[in-house]
Amino acid sequence: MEPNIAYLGALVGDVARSKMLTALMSGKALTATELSLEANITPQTASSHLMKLVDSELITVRKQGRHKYFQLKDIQVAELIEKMLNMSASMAHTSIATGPTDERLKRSRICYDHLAGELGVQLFDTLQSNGWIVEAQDTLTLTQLGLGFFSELGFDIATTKKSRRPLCKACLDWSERRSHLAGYLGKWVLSDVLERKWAHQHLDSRAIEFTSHGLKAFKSKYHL
Amino acid sequence: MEPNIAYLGALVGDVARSKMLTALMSGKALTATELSLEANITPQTASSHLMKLVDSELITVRKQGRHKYFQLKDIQVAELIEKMLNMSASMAHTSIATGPTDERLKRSRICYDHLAGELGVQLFDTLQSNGWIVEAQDTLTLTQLGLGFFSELGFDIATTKKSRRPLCKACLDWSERRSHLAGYLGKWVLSDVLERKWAHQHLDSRAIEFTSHGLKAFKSKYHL
DNA sequence: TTCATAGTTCGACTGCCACCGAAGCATCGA
DNA sequence: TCGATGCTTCGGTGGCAGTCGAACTATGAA
Repeated sequence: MEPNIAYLGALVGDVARSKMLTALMSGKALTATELSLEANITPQTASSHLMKLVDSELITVRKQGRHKYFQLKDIQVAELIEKMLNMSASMAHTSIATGPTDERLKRSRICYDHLAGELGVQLFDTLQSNGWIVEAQDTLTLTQLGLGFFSELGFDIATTKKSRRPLCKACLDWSERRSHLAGYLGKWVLSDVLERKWAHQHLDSRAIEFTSHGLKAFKSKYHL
Repeated sequence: MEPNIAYLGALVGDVARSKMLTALMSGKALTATELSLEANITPQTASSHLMKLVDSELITVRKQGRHKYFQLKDIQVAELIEKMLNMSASMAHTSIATGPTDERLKRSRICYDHLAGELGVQLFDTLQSNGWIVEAQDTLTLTQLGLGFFSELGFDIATTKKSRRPLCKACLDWSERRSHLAGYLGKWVLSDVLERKWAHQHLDSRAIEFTSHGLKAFKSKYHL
Protein backbone atom coordinates (compact mmCIF):
# COMPACT_ATOMS: atom_id res chain seq x y z
CA MET A 1 0.00 0.00 0.00
CA GLU A 2 1.53 3.19 -1.13
CA PRO A 3 0.45 6.49 0.36
CA ASN A 4 -1.73 8.65 -1.81
CA ILE A 5 -0.80 12.27 -1.53
CA ALA A 6 -3.54 13.40 -3.88
CA TYR A 7 -6.13 13.26 -1.14
CA LEU A 8 -3.96 15.35 1.13
CA GLY A 9 -3.23 17.78 -1.66
CA ALA A 10 -6.88 18.12 -2.52
CA LEU A 11 -7.66 18.98 1.08
CA VAL A 12 -5.37 21.97 0.92
CA GLY A 13 -6.21 22.51 -2.73
CA ASP A 14 -9.54 24.18 -2.17
CA VAL A 15 -9.50 27.93 -1.76
CA ALA A 16 -11.92 28.02 1.13
CA ARG A 17 -10.17 25.28 3.05
CA SER A 18 -6.75 26.74 2.42
CA LYS A 19 -7.90 30.05 3.84
CA MET A 20 -9.16 28.34 6.95
CA LEU A 21 -5.92 26.45 7.41
CA THR A 22 -3.90 29.59 6.91
CA ALA A 23 -6.05 31.39 9.44
CA LEU A 24 -5.39 28.60 11.90
CA MET A 25 -1.66 29.17 11.47
CA SER A 26 -2.18 31.91 14.04
CA GLY A 27 -2.13 29.09 16.57
CA LYS A 28 -5.42 30.36 17.93
CA ALA A 29 -8.43 28.10 18.15
CA LEU A 30 -11.17 29.55 15.98
CA THR A 31 -14.87 28.84 15.86
CA ALA A 32 -16.73 27.55 12.85
CA THR A 33 -18.34 30.93 12.21
CA GLU A 34 -15.06 32.78 12.41
CA LEU A 35 -13.55 30.39 9.94
CA SER A 36 -16.48 30.73 7.58
CA LEU A 37 -15.99 34.50 7.60
CA GLU A 38 -12.29 34.04 7.01
CA ALA A 39 -13.06 31.96 3.95
CA ASN A 40 -15.96 34.07 2.69
CA ILE A 41 -18.45 31.26 2.65
CA THR A 42 -21.68 30.48 4.44
CA PRO A 43 -21.66 28.49 7.67
CA GLN A 44 -23.24 25.52 5.91
CA THR A 45 -20.42 25.24 3.44
CA ALA A 46 -17.84 25.83 6.14
CA SER A 47 -19.34 23.05 8.17
CA SER A 48 -18.82 20.50 5.46
CA HIS A 49 -15.26 21.67 4.88
CA LEU A 50 -14.47 21.49 8.55
CA MET A 51 -15.88 18.02 8.76
CA LYS A 52 -13.53 16.92 6.02
CA LEU A 53 -10.54 18.50 7.68
CA VAL A 54 -11.37 16.87 11.00
CA ASP A 55 -11.99 13.50 9.41
CA SER A 56 -8.65 13.64 7.69
CA GLU A 57 -7.03 14.69 10.95
CA LEU A 58 -5.54 17.93 9.77
CA ILE A 59 -7.41 19.81 12.47
CA THR A 60 -9.05 18.99 15.77
CA VAL A 61 -12.24 20.17 17.41
CA ARG A 62 -13.07 21.03 20.95
CA LYS A 63 -16.68 21.58 21.77
CA GLN A 64 -17.37 24.27 24.29
CA GLY A 65 -20.99 25.07 24.92
CA ARG A 66 -22.55 25.90 21.65
CA HIS A 67 -19.23 26.79 20.06
CA LYS A 68 -16.81 24.55 18.31
CA TYR A 69 -13.19 25.51 18.43
CA PHE A 70 -10.93 24.31 15.69
CA GLN A 71 -7.16 24.07 15.73
CA LEU A 72 -4.42 22.63 13.60
CA LYS A 73 -3.86 19.10 14.80
CA ASP A 74 -0.15 19.26 15.44
CA ILE A 75 3.16 20.73 14.44
CA GLN A 76 3.36 18.36 11.50
CA VAL A 77 0.39 20.04 9.89
CA ALA A 78 1.68 23.50 10.70
CA GLU A 79 5.00 22.64 9.12
CA LEU A 80 3.31 21.43 5.99
CA ILE A 81 1.27 24.61 5.66
CA GLU A 82 4.33 26.71 6.36
CA LYS A 83 6.28 24.90 3.69
CA MET A 84 3.51 25.40 1.21
CA LEU A 85 3.18 29.07 2.12
CA ASN A 86 6.85 29.48 1.43
CA MET A 87 6.79 27.68 -1.85
CA SER A 88 3.76 29.48 -3.17
CA ALA A 89 5.22 32.81 -2.10
CA SER A 90 8.06 32.18 -4.48
CA MET A 91 5.69 31.14 -7.24
CA ALA A 92 4.98 34.32 -9.12
CA HIS A 93 1.29 34.23 -9.83
CA THR A 94 -0.11 32.48 -6.84
CA SER A 95 -0.68 35.30 -4.43
CA ILE A 96 -4.05 36.79 -3.79
CA ALA A 97 -4.96 40.35 -3.02
CA THR A 98 -6.08 40.89 0.54
CA GLY A 99 -7.10 43.76 2.74
CA PRO A 100 -5.31 46.27 4.91
CA THR A 101 -4.05 43.71 7.40
CA ASP A 102 -1.33 42.94 4.90
CA GLU A 103 1.07 45.59 6.13
CA ARG A 104 0.72 44.42 9.68
CA LEU A 105 1.16 40.84 8.56
CA LYS A 106 4.44 41.75 6.91
CA ARG A 107 5.58 43.62 9.99
CA SER A 108 5.03 40.91 12.53
CA ARG A 109 2.86 37.88 12.64
CA ILE A 110 2.50 34.55 14.31
CA CYS A 111 3.73 31.44 12.58
CA TYR A 112 1.85 28.75 14.50
CA ASP A 113 3.61 29.35 17.80
CA HIS A 114 6.49 31.70 17.17
CA LEU A 115 7.22 35.14 15.84
CA ALA A 116 7.61 35.79 12.12
CA GLY A 117 7.63 38.77 9.77
CA GLU A 118 10.11 41.64 9.69
CA LEU A 119 10.39 41.73 13.43
CA GLY A 120 10.99 38.01 13.62
CA VAL A 121 13.75 38.24 11.05
CA GLN A 122 15.26 41.23 12.82
CA LEU A 123 15.38 39.29 16.07
CA PHE A 124 17.01 36.37 14.33
CA ASP A 125 19.69 38.56 12.81
CA THR A 126 20.54 40.18 16.11
CA LEU A 127 20.74 36.89 17.97
CA GLN A 128 23.07 35.69 15.28
CA SER A 129 25.33 38.73 15.11
CA ASN A 130 25.72 38.64 18.87
CA GLY A 131 26.89 35.06 18.65
CA TRP A 132 23.97 33.70 20.64
CA ILE A 133 22.86 31.40 17.93
CA VAL A 134 24.86 29.89 15.10
CA GLU A 135 23.49 28.75 11.80
CA ALA A 136 25.53 26.08 10.05
CA GLN A 137 24.12 24.63 6.89
CA ASP A 138 20.64 23.55 7.82
CA THR A 139 20.89 23.44 11.58
CA LEU A 140 20.70 26.07 14.22
CA THR A 141 22.32 25.84 17.62
CA LEU A 142 22.19 27.90 20.77
CA THR A 143 25.71 28.78 21.87
CA GLN A 144 26.90 28.72 25.47
CA LEU A 145 26.91 32.49 25.33
CA GLY A 146 23.35 32.46 24.05
CA LEU A 147 22.25 30.05 26.71
CA GLY A 148 23.62 32.41 29.31
CA PHE A 149 21.82 35.33 27.75
CA PHE A 150 18.47 33.59 27.60
CA SER A 151 18.83 32.15 31.08
CA GLU A 152 19.14 35.65 32.45
CA LEU A 153 15.92 36.55 30.71
CA GLY A 154 14.17 33.79 32.57
CA PHE A 155 14.34 30.99 30.04
CA ASP A 156 14.60 27.62 31.71
CA ILE A 157 16.58 25.16 29.65
CA ALA A 158 15.55 22.25 31.85
CA THR A 159 11.96 22.23 30.60
CA THR A 160 13.07 21.70 27.03
CA LYS A 161 15.03 18.56 27.69
CA LYS A 162 11.86 16.58 28.09
CA SER A 163 10.49 17.71 24.78
CA ARG A 164 11.56 16.00 21.61
CA ARG A 165 11.08 19.26 19.79
CA PRO A 166 14.30 20.97 18.68
CA LEU A 167 15.43 23.80 20.88
CA CYS A 168 16.31 26.10 18.02
CA LYS A 169 15.20 25.93 14.48
CA ALA A 170 15.41 28.27 11.56
CA CYS A 171 12.07 28.77 9.87
CA LEU A 172 12.00 30.39 6.46
CA ASP A 173 9.81 33.45 6.16
CA TRP A 174 7.52 33.78 3.19
CA SER A 175 7.39 37.57 3.24
CA GLU A 176 11.03 38.20 4.03
CA ARG A 177 12.56 35.14 2.46
CA ARG A 178 14.93 34.92 5.35
CA SER A 179 15.16 32.89 8.52
CA HIS A 180 13.44 33.57 11.76
CA LEU A 181 13.61 31.76 15.06
CA ALA A 182 11.37 28.73 15.50
CA GLY A 183 11.58 25.69 17.74
CA TYR A 184 11.15 25.64 21.47
CA LEU A 185 13.06 28.84 21.98
CA GLY A 186 11.00 30.64 19.37
CA LYS A 187 7.86 29.54 21.11
CA TRP A 188 9.21 30.77 24.42
CA VAL A 189 9.99 34.23 23.04
CA LEU A 190 6.49 34.67 21.68
CA SER A 191 4.72 33.43 24.78
CA ASP A 192 6.93 35.70 26.86
CA VAL A 193 5.92 38.68 24.72
CA LEU A 194 2.24 37.87 25.00
CA GLU A 195 2.47 37.17 28.70
CA ARG A 196 3.99 40.56 29.35
CA LYS A 197 1.26 42.07 27.22
CA TRP A 198 3.80 43.77 25.01
CA ALA A 199 1.67 42.82 22.07
CA HIS A 200 -1.70 41.32 21.34
CA GLN A 201 -2.94 39.28 18.46
CA HIS A 202 -5.13 41.06 16.01
CA LEU A 203 -8.56 39.54 16.28
CA ASP A 204 -9.16 38.49 12.71
CA SER A 205 -5.77 37.55 11.48
CA ARG A 206 -2.34 36.21 12.25
CA ALA A 207 -1.02 39.74 12.60
CA ILE A 208 0.30 40.69 15.98
CA GLU A 209 0.39 44.27 17.12
CA PHE A 210 2.92 45.63 19.57
CA THR A 211 2.05 48.44 21.93
CA SER A 212 4.50 51.30 21.61
CA HIS A 213 5.80 50.54 25.06
CA GLY A 214 5.93 46.83 24.32
CA LEU A 215 7.92 47.34 21.17
CA LYS A 216 10.47 49.45 23.02
CA ALA A 217 10.73 46.90 25.78
CA PHE A 218 11.08 44.08 23.30
CA LYS A 219 13.78 45.83 21.36
CA SER A 220 15.75 46.67 24.44
CA LYS A 221 15.38 43.19 25.88
CA TYR A 222 16.87 41.58 22.81
CA HIS A 223 19.27 44.42 21.96
CA LEU A 224 17.65 45.18 18.59
CA MET B 1 -0.22 40.03 -1.19
CA GLU B 2 -0.53 36.87 0.74
CA PRO B 3 0.53 33.58 -0.80
CA ASN B 4 -2.23 31.27 -1.86
CA ILE B 5 -1.49 27.70 -1.04
CA ALA B 6 -4.70 26.42 -2.61
CA TYR B 7 -3.20 26.54 -6.07
CA LEU B 8 -0.18 24.58 -4.94
CA GLY B 9 -2.37 22.12 -3.10
CA ALA B 10 -4.59 21.61 -6.11
CA LEU B 11 -1.57 20.82 -8.23
CA VAL B 12 -0.71 17.91 -6.00
CA GLY B 13 -4.38 17.27 -5.31
CA ASP B 14 -5.12 15.47 -8.52
CA VAL B 15 -4.60 11.73 -8.57
CA ALA B 16 -2.91 11.63 -11.96
CA ARG B 17 -0.54 14.48 -11.18
CA SER B 18 0.29 13.11 -7.76
CA LYS B 19 1.23 9.79 -9.30
CA MET B 20 3.52 11.54 -11.74
CA LEU B 21 5.16 13.55 -8.99
CA THR B 22 5.62 10.47 -6.86
CA ALA B 23 7.15 8.64 -9.79
CA LEU B 24 9.57 11.52 -10.25
CA MET B 25 10.67 11.07 -6.64
CA SER B 26 12.90 8.37 -8.07
CA GLY B 27 15.13 11.23 -9.11
CA LYS B 28 15.13 9.89 -12.64
CA ALA B 29 14.07 12.04 -15.54
CA LEU B 30 11.04 10.44 -17.15
CA THR B 31 9.43 11.00 -20.52
CA ALA B 32 5.88 12.15 -21.05
CA THR B 33 4.76 8.73 -22.17
CA GLU B 34 6.33 7.00 -19.21
CA LEU B 35 4.58 9.38 -16.91
CA SER B 36 1.27 8.89 -18.62
CA LEU B 37 1.61 5.14 -18.09
CA GLU B 38 2.53 5.71 -14.48
CA ALA B 39 -0.65 7.70 -14.00
CA ASN B 40 -2.89 5.45 -16.09
CA ILE B 41 -4.03 8.18 -18.42
CA THR B 42 -3.74 8.87 -22.13
CA PRO B 43 -0.84 10.92 -23.48
CA GLN B 44 -3.19 13.81 -24.28
CA THR B 45 -4.30 14.14 -20.72
CA ALA B 46 -0.78 13.70 -19.44
CA SER B 47 0.37 16.47 -21.71
CA SER B 48 -2.00 18.99 -20.19
CA HIS B 49 -1.04 17.94 -16.68
CA LEU B 50 2.63 18.22 -17.42
CA MET B 51 2.13 21.65 -18.88
CA LYS B 52 0.54 22.77 -15.64
CA LEU B 53 3.31 21.32 -13.54
CA VAL B 54 5.95 22.98 -15.67
CA ASP B 55 4.12 26.32 -15.68
CA SER B 56 3.90 26.25 -11.93
CA GLU B 57 7.56 25.32 -11.74
CA LEU B 58 7.18 22.12 -9.82
CA ILE B 59 8.98 20.23 -12.55
CA THR B 60 11.33 21.07 -15.40
CA VAL B 61 11.60 19.80 -18.96
CA ARG B 62 14.56 18.97 -21.11
CA LYS B 63 13.90 18.29 -24.73
CA GLN B 64 16.03 15.61 -26.30
CA GLY B 65 15.22 14.67 -29.83
CA ARG B 66 11.61 13.76 -29.95
CA HIS B 67 11.52 12.99 -26.26
CA LYS B 68 10.79 15.29 -23.40
CA TYR B 69 12.35 14.46 -20.10
CA PHE B 70 10.68 15.68 -16.95
CA GLN B 71 12.21 16.07 -13.53
CA LEU B 72 11.30 17.56 -10.19
CA LYS B 73 12.51 21.13 -10.26
CA ASP B 74 14.58 21.13 -7.10
CA ILE B 75 15.02 19.75 -3.63
CA GLN B 76 12.33 22.06 -2.32
CA VAL B 77 9.74 20.24 -4.37
CA ALA B 78 11.11 16.86 -3.42
CA GLU B 79 10.95 17.79 0.24
CA LEU B 80 7.35 18.87 -0.09
CA ILE B 81 6.36 15.62 -1.76
CA GLU B 82 8.31 13.65 0.82
CA LYS B 83 6.56 15.47 3.65
CA MET B 84 3.19 14.80 2.09
CA LEU B 85 4.03 11.16 1.51
CA ASN B 86 4.87 10.86 5.16
CA MET B 87 1.77 12.57 6.37
CA SER B 88 -0.57 10.63 4.16
CA ALA B 89 1.11 7.39 5.14
CA SER B 90 0.02 8.06 8.70
CA MET B 91 -3.49 8.93 7.59
CA ALA B 92 -5.37 5.69 7.77
CA HIS B 93 -7.51 5.61 4.68
CA THR B 94 -5.40 7.41 2.14
CA SER B 95 -3.31 4.66 0.74
CA ILE B 96 -4.04 3.05 -2.55
CA ALA B 97 -3.55 -0.52 -3.58
CA THR B 98 -0.74 -1.05 -6.04
CA GLY B 99 0.96 -3.90 -7.77
CA PRO B 100 3.73 -6.29 -6.89
CA THR B 101 6.43 -3.63 -6.81
CA ASP B 102 5.20 -2.81 -3.34
CA GLU B 103 7.36 -5.33 -1.56
CA ARG B 104 10.44 -4.10 -3.33
CA LEU B 105 9.46 -0.53 -2.56
CA LYS B 106 9.30 -1.38 1.11
CA ARG B 107 12.64 -3.15 0.99
CA SER B 108 14.65 -0.41 -0.60
CA ARG B 109 13.77 2.55 -2.72
CA ILE B 110 15.06 5.90 -3.80
CA CYS B 111 13.90 9.01 -2.05
CA TYR B 112 14.82 11.67 -4.61
CA ASP B 113 18.55 11.20 -4.30
CA HIS B 114 19.21 8.94 -1.37
CA LEU B 115 18.38 5.49 -0.08
CA ALA B 116 15.14 4.78 1.79
CA GLY B 117 13.10 1.76 2.83
CA GLU B 118 14.10 -1.02 5.20
CA LEU B 119 17.64 -1.04 3.94
CA GLY B 120 17.95 2.71 4.34
CA VAL B 121 16.70 2.52 7.91
CA GLN B 122 19.01 -0.38 8.64
CA LEU B 123 21.98 1.62 7.41
CA PHE B 124 20.95 4.56 9.53
CA ASP B 125 20.71 2.43 12.65
CA THR B 126 24.12 0.91 12.12
CA LEU B 127 25.80 4.23 11.50
CA GLN B 128 24.22 5.45 14.68
CA SER B 129 25.06 2.49 16.88
CA ASN B 130 28.67 2.68 15.74
CA GLY B 131 28.81 6.29 16.81
CA TRP B 132 29.44 7.59 13.30
CA ILE B 133 26.41 9.81 13.31
CA VAL B 134 24.59 11.32 16.25
CA GLU B 135 20.97 12.34 16.30
CA ALA B 136 20.11 15.04 18.80
CA GLN B 137 16.61 16.39 18.73
CA ASP B 138 16.04 17.40 15.15
CA THR B 139 19.58 17.58 13.87
CA LEU B 140 22.01 14.98 12.69
CA THR B 141 25.76 15.32 12.82
CA LEU B 142 28.65 13.32 11.49
CA THR B 143 31.10 12.58 14.29
CA GLN B 144 34.88 12.74 13.94
CA LEU B 145 34.85 8.97 14.08
CA GLY B 146 32.24 8.88 11.35
CA LEU B 147 34.18 11.30 9.20
CA GLY B 148 37.19 9.03 9.48
CA PHE B 149 35.12 6.03 8.51
CA PHE B 150 33.59 7.66 5.47
CA SER B 151 36.88 9.18 4.36
CA GLU B 152 38.36 5.72 4.19
CA LEU B 153 35.51 4.69 1.94
CA GLY B 154 36.44 7.41 -0.46
CA PHE B 155 34.08 10.15 0.64
CA ASP B 156 35.62 13.57 0.14
CA ILE B 157 34.45 16.04 2.73
CA ALA B 158 35.95 18.97 0.86
CA THR B 159 33.38 18.87 -1.93
CA THR B 160 30.53 19.32 0.50
CA LYS B 161 31.85 22.55 1.97
CA LYS B 162 30.86 24.44 -1.13
CA SER B 163 27.32 23.21 -1.06
CA ARG B 164 24.76 24.90 1.15
CA ARG B 165 23.05 21.59 1.53
CA PRO B 166 23.37 19.97 4.96
CA LEU B 167 25.90 17.20 5.17
CA CYS B 168 23.71 14.88 7.17
CA LYS B 169 20.01 14.94 7.55
CA ALA B 170 17.50 12.55 8.98
CA CYS B 171 14.65 11.90 6.60
CA LEU B 172 11.56 10.21 7.95
CA ASP B 173 10.50 7.10 6.14
CA TRP B 174 6.87 6.61 5.24
CA SER B 175 6.97 2.83 5.20
CA GLU B 176 9.18 2.35 8.22
CA ARG B 177 8.24 5.42 10.18
CA ARG B 178 11.84 5.78 11.19
CA SER B 179 14.78 7.85 10.09
CA HIS B 180 17.08 7.19 7.22
CA LEU B 181 20.10 9.06 6.00
CA ALA B 182 19.52 12.03 3.72
CA GLY B 183 21.54 15.13 2.94
CA TYR B 184 24.79 15.24 1.04
CA LEU B 185 26.12 12.11 2.66
CA GLY B 186 22.96 10.20 1.86
CA LYS B 187 23.28 11.22 -1.74
CA TRP B 188 26.88 10.09 -1.79
CA VAL B 189 26.05 6.64 -0.43
CA LEU B 190 23.42 6.07 -3.09
CA SER B 191 25.52 7.29 -5.97
CA ASP B 192 28.37 5.14 -4.73
CA VAL B 193 26.10 2.10 -4.73
CA LEU B 194 24.87 2.79 -8.23
CA GLU B 195 28.34 3.56 -9.53
CA ARG B 196 29.64 0.23 -8.31
CA LYS B 197 26.63 -1.41 -9.91
CA TRP B 198 25.69 -3.07 -6.66
CA ALA B 199 22.12 -2.23 -7.47
CA HIS B 200 20.06 -0.89 -10.30
CA GLN B 201 16.86 1.06 -10.34
CA HIS B 202 13.80 -0.86 -11.32
CA LEU B 203 12.61 0.53 -14.60
CA ASP B 204 9.09 1.48 -13.75
CA SER B 205 9.28 2.55 -10.16
CA ARG B 206 11.31 4.02 -7.38
CA ALA B 207 12.26 0.56 -6.19
CA ILE B 208 15.92 -0.28 -6.34
CA GLU B 209 17.10 -3.82 -6.62
CA PHE B 210 20.41 -5.06 -5.25
CA THR B 211 22.29 -7.84 -6.93
CA SER B 212 23.07 -10.63 -4.51
CA HIS B 213 26.73 -9.77 -4.72
CA GLY B 214 25.98 -6.06 -4.38
CA LEU B 215 23.92 -6.58 -1.28
CA LYS B 216 26.71 -8.56 0.35
CA ALA B 217 29.26 -5.94 -0.57
CA PHE B 218 27.04 -3.16 0.68
CA LYS B 219 26.39 -4.87 3.99
CA SER B 220 30.04 -5.58 4.56
CA LYS B 221 31.09 -2.07 3.57
CA TYR B 222 28.81 -0.48 6.13
CA HIS B 223 29.09 -3.26 8.72
CA LEU B 224 25.37 -4.13 8.61
C1' DT C 1 10.27 10.04 -49.24
C1' DT C 2 7.72 7.35 -46.29
C1' DC C 3 6.48 5.33 -42.08
C1' DA C 4 6.62 5.11 -37.08
C1' DT C 5 6.88 7.25 -32.76
C1' DA C 6 6.55 11.25 -29.32
C1' DG C 7 4.02 14.79 -28.06
C1' DT C 8 0.35 18.57 -28.67
C1' DT C 9 -4.11 21.04 -29.70
C1' DC C 10 -8.98 21.10 -30.09
C1' DG C 11 -13.60 20.12 -28.92
C1' DA C 12 -17.04 17.64 -26.58
C1' DC C 13 -18.45 15.12 -22.62
C1' DT C 14 -19.03 14.00 -17.86
C1' DG C 15 -18.88 13.81 -13.11
C1' DC C 16 -17.61 15.56 -9.06
C1' DC C 17 -17.61 19.00 -5.59
C1' DA C 18 -18.21 23.50 -3.75
C1' DC C 19 -21.97 26.29 -2.93
C1' DC C 20 -26.28 28.03 -0.92
C1' DG C 21 -31.45 28.13 0.81
C1' DA C 22 -34.31 26.06 3.82
C1' DA C 23 -35.16 23.56 7.62
C1' DG C 24 -33.64 21.15 11.77
C1' DC C 25 -30.92 20.36 16.31
C1' DA C 26 -28.49 21.95 20.31
C1' DT C 27 -27.15 25.21 23.73
C1' DC C 28 -27.41 29.42 26.24
C1' DG C 29 -29.58 33.41 28.60
C1' DA C 30 -33.69 35.40 30.43
C1' DT D 1 -40.63 28.38 28.29
C1' DC D 2 -39.15 31.19 24.69
C1' DG D 3 -36.22 33.50 21.66
C1' DA D 4 -31.47 34.00 19.96
C1' DT D 5 -27.30 32.11 18.44
C1' DG D 6 -24.11 28.40 16.64
C1' DC D 7 -23.81 24.69 13.92
C1' DT D 8 -25.54 20.75 10.95
C1' DT D 9 -28.31 18.03 7.41
C1' DC D 10 -30.61 17.77 3.13
C1' DG D 11 -31.59 18.69 -1.63
C1' DG D 12 -30.84 21.04 -5.78
C1' DT D 13 -27.80 23.86 -8.81
C1' DG D 14 -23.85 25.23 -11.43
C1' DG D 15 -19.31 25.40 -12.95
C1' DC D 16 -14.96 23.82 -13.52
C1' DA D 17 -11.48 20.49 -14.37
C1' DG D 18 -10.11 15.98 -15.83
C1' DT D 19 -10.91 12.89 -19.47
C1' DC D 20 -10.56 11.02 -24.15
C1' DG D 21 -11.08 10.72 -29.56
C1' DA D 22 -9.58 12.75 -33.53
C1' DA D 23 -6.61 15.32 -35.96
C1' DC D 24 -2.17 17.78 -36.07
C1' DT D 25 3.07 18.85 -35.73
C1' DA D 26 7.80 17.39 -34.89
C1' DT D 27 11.63 14.21 -34.89
C1' DG D 28 14.00 10.08 -36.18
C1' DA D 29 14.77 5.74 -38.79
C1' DA D 30 14.76 3.14 -43.13
